[in-house]
Amino acid sequence: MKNIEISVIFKNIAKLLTIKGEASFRIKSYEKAADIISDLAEDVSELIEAGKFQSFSGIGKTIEDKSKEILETGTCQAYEKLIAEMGIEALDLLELRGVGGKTAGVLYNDLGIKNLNDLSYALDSGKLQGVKGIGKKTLETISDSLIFLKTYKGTRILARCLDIAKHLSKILDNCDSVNQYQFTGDVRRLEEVCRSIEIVVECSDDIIATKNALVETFSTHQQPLQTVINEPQNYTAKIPILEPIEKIHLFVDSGLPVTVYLCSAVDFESVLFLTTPTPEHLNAIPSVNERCESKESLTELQNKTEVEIYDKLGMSFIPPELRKYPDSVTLAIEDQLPQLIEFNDLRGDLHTHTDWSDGAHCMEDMVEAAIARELDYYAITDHSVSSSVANGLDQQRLLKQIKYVHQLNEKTEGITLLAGSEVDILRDGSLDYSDEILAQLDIVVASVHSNFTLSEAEMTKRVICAIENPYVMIIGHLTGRLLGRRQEYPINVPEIIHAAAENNTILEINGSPSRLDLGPEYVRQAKEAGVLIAVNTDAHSIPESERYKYGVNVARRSGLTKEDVLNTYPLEQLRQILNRDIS
DNA sequence: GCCGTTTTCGGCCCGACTGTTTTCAGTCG
Repeated sequence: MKNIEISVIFKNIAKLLTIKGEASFRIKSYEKAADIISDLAEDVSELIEAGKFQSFSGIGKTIEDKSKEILETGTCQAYEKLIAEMGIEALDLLELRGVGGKTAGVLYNDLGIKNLNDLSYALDSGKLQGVKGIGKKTLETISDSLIFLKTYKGTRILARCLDIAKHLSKILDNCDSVNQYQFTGDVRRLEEVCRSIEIVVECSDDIIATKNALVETFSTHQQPLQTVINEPQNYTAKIPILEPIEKIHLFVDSGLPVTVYLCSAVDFESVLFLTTPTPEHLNAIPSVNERCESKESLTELQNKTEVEIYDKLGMSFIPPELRKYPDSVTLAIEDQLPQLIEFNDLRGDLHTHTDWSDGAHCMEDMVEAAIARELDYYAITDHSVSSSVANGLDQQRLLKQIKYVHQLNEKTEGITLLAGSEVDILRDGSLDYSDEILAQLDIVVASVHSNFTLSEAEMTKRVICAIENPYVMIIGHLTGRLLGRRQEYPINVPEIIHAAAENNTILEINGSPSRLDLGPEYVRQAKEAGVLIAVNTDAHSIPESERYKYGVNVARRSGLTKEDVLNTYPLEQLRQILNRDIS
């Protein structure tokens, strides 16, 4: 049980209590505890054991007791009772744009709307018209948001899927007749949002016996992750050729579908080969295409590794991340696939926060984590004054911080610290700081944090105005999306990419697993336009320094090489690239 | 629910801004 899972339970308790209309301070306490726990650098279990957990202000006896219970049983009774009473789906109401605690309470308590289906029905039947506090515009917002949430219903962000994958791995590791296994499909392609988890399992002898053993384990295992065996009536495999392969279907994590393919050693890698790509990609492989449409066995692929399969098909090996679109097939046939960027190609992080603004840890601790990552350079980019919620720095504090960064840099061995800022792009496209101040910064990341409801034309003009500011080096999380929760705001990305190319402005891949903004579709366009990309963590705490992995995943899925990414360059070269003519 | 004690319970409340609604709920990191 990891901190993040305990944190989620407390967050959900807070949400359910909010909808119920419980006392606000009790709710706040759960929210605060959830925030503290998710930012901890140490495991809750270790802190409890050492008697240090309650030394954090906001963690009391009740939270410690419940945390212990969660660590032991995977959940706590108070939470289970709330779920039994209100239904876990009530939580979805709070995910809607335009719906906060009060409105969710009105929907749930006064109108009997318990989940998104009820809400959908209420919207269609006009039940929400004339409800006090919900006007025409709010109804529109809720309605749009409902459509968006339904599109993502049943999906999970990659970070969550990788956690689930770890749980499932423990179960498979303990099954004697499993020789080896590998995650495939969406998870192997490292999709930002996964629709399902798929696993290929190589069985040691009797496939049916292994299947029965695994079904038994999935039904009775003691892991904190609940699994429910599902036997679909009319299941058809994504591609007919996989029909004869034995499968187990189950649900995890309250509704995420899992498919386990069970095969013998001779078929292991060919099943992996067939299940990793999207159907669109697989269909583009000429010699495989026809056979996948039939149920005949693909015997010529048996007993081969994936590399050998690609070789036999007359093409170079395609990394799993590139098996989404068909175009990589052509490149592989021509032996023209890009040499994808690797994790350790990154030499620095150009977007990070500290407790000077809304980060959880002090600058020294964040820098220490960067040194542990063996980075060559590290930019401190706390929020600017307009992000008052995030304790953004006014000009005076920024000047003080610049000095502090320089001093810390003097004292610190093995890494170069860069003084920076994540500057708000204001409504009219201007920035929070004067040019005089911006000129003193090594790194200027400019981001939109407010006024998300402008028209596409206004928003595009706003960001282009920032791009044209000669002091702006990087545009942070360009589209403002939160995966599965908030749509991108309206903005013309191709126009932005064009402006970035004209002004030598860098676009960011933000490594926050709930953002991963820009996504591969846009990054590919940016690369084509010759725009450099920065892969940043936007870390607000030490654990979040690990987010670079997600950022690199997106870069790889976008077909980026080391040369396409700004922060793979040595510091001197980075300075040259950023040191544009400023008159 | 947590904290800090006047040690048995009262006070706690991100906050500036937007925008819909008509006084306040929702939003942002």
